[in-house]
Amino acid sequence: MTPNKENFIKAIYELGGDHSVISNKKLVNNLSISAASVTEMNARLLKEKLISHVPYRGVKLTSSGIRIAHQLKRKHRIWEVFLFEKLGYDWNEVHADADLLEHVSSDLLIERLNDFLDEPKFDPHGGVIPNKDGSLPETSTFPLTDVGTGKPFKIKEVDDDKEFLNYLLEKDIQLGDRYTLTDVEPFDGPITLETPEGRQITIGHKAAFKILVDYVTE
Amino acid sequence: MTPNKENFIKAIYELGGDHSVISNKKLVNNLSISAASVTEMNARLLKEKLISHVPYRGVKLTSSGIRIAHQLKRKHRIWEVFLFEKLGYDWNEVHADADLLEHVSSDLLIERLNDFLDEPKFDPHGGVIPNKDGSLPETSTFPLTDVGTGKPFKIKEVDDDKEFLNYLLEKDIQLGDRYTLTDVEPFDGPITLETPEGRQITIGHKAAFKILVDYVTE
DNA sequence: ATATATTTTTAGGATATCCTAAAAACGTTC
DNA sequence: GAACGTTTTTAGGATATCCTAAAAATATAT
Ligand SMILES: [Mn+2]
Ligand SMILES: [Mn+2]
Ligand SMILES: [Mn+2]
Ligand SMILES: [Mn+2]
Repeated sequence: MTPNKENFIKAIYELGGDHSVISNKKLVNNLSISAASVTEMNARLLKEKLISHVPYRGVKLTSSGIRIAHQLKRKHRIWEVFLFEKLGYDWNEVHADADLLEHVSSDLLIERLNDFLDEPKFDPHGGVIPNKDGSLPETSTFPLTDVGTGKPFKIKEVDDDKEFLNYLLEKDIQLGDRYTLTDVEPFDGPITLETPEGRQITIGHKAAFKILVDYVTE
Repeated sequence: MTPNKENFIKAIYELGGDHSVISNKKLVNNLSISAASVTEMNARLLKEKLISHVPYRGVKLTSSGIRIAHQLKRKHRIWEVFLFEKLGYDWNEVHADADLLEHVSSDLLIERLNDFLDEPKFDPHGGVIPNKDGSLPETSTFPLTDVGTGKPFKIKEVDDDKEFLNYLLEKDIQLGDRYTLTDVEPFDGPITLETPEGRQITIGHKAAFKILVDYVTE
């Protein structure tokens, strides 16, 4: 396994390759490499049985592939917690360094780090940290676009993208914030939230889809 | 710069390449790669002006090369402090992980880590941590083989080699220990130390050379 | 259904890193 | 200083990763 292959598997996973077939095109855009390089890497991962491949259609992770993706995500997210909590990184700064550290982290290192951080369950964006064995803890979040009007909900996880995180900072939307939905415009139109104090925030459909929430259960 | 090149420069440095010409043979042994690969890497580093090269003689670091070696050592040693102090690694466990982490450490990461660790001056083996600008703090240590009989001295630094560290553990020799020299056999023979409590320890000349000390000044 | 546009694959190269085996240079020993 | 042993370099390959350009397959639109 090389950093390259690991990043490729992670990209497939993040595009939904654990449950559906991902086109080369999507990987080309996501990884910013040539189409030829994607075809080539596909062949390599196929030989190692980490993906299945339907020619001219795309690739899907095998169970081994999914396990590797989860283990890599575990490393990535534990590092993010460390950078955020111990080294004082900002929300939107942690990703880049974690993306490098994840590939040079021995099992010993990750488990010691996990202990040192008191076994965190979520990364700084609310992403759940996979278990040591490569399984995923249960979560009950859903996209903000699926919220019903009236019921109060909490922000549980947001997309780990630097620009998007900056946008949320502008809008003053934070993990754990509590809102109710007051308006949804049709045809994937803007969504308006209201804080308990009555402040209103309007965001687009695409942005809302990058925010995962859960209903408040009291 | 790649991890490979960085390790090569570090190897040259550790063999004394900051002040003398290092033969290919030494690098072959140290890095466990073929002689052909050393010749090849020499050519690459020469082109980047990180080393000077005397054909059939060997290589020496330029000032740029030395600066890179020091900055890498800084990263390596700061990571070692972290692994040792915060993650509970043993003395002889820190090196392997630090050797990987050093190549994926942004300046931001290292400086934040340095702050988090309260700006340590030495790594867990007593190695001095180079300054941010690539310069070396002054130290006044010398090999145990050069100690005079009678004068008390302290263990300041030991060779960062797993087997050697295990040997020191067996002999119960630790950083900061205070001894006096009671016997030195001629022809690079064994050296005998005595603790303040009168316990005697005898070690060979080669091992003694891997231990740096300084006289106690009270 | 055919033309057009898009996507994927193949073909042919480039670079970094590694290797083994042979040739050349150097050092040592009598 | 010739012979032998050691070290370095050169020659020729291998693999991983990347690329561009052309060819093949698939999807879309009329
Ligand atoms: Mn991230
Ligand atoms: Mn990565
Ligand atoms: Mn070390
Ligand atoms: Mn290293």
